Amino acid sequence: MQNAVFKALSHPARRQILSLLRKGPRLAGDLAAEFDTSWPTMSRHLAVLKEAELVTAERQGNQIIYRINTSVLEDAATALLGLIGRDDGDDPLKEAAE
Amino acid sequence: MQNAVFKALSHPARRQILSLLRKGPRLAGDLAAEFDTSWPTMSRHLAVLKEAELVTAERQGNQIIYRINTSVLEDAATALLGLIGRDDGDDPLKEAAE
DNA sequence: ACTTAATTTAGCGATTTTGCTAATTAGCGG
DNA sequence: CCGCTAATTAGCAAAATCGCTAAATTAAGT
Repeated sequence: MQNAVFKALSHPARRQILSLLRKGPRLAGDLAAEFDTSWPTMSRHLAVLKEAELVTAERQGNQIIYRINTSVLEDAATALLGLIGRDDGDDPLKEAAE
Repeated sequence: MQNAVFKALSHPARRQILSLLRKGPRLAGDLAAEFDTSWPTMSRHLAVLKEAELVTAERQGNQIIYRINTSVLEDAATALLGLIGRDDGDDPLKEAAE
């Protein structure tokens, strides 16, 4: 769901998580260590990101590896760029084409 | 503030407003008419977008014209794309370059 | 000044989000 | 099975968000 993606992106901590994940996969614990927030809080941010499919989680024995899912991020970026392109369909206010 | 932008984008109605505005400027009233929500609700969404500088408002006599601000949108899209590029700085989990 | 149309601000209740601590699950080693 | 570490889930309180109705604002017309 597109909405879940933008909602996930709306929290700075989650964007920062993605920023860290951009450099490569990371263990949940390592991730948590980088932030001031408590572990459970971090865990929930990760859950939100996972729900939005912005990251994937893979259990590896004792620990869990998180990876960024670039394709979803690309889709979001594309959606934003799609909002930019002038369409000139029906425009009740347009005065003149420049 | 970057955060305000992503927060503004996190609500579907606001993204839809931007989508309408993409085709050209629009009066607040016309905008409100396109949605099911009440006028004041729409007005608040517009205020959030304005706060994030995703739109500009210009009073024109009795009414107010809203315009999309593409540069802020571009910055947001760029920020997302920046989250994608692999950086390969320090990566404690990387196994092998493929 | 009075009215009317367009829009925003105030204020409220309902829902969601956030971040915490405490408790629980999951896998590993002895 | 027990204890240990990694991580999540439960449960709670504080804060933010959402959408509404009612009231206020702003500009124009008479």
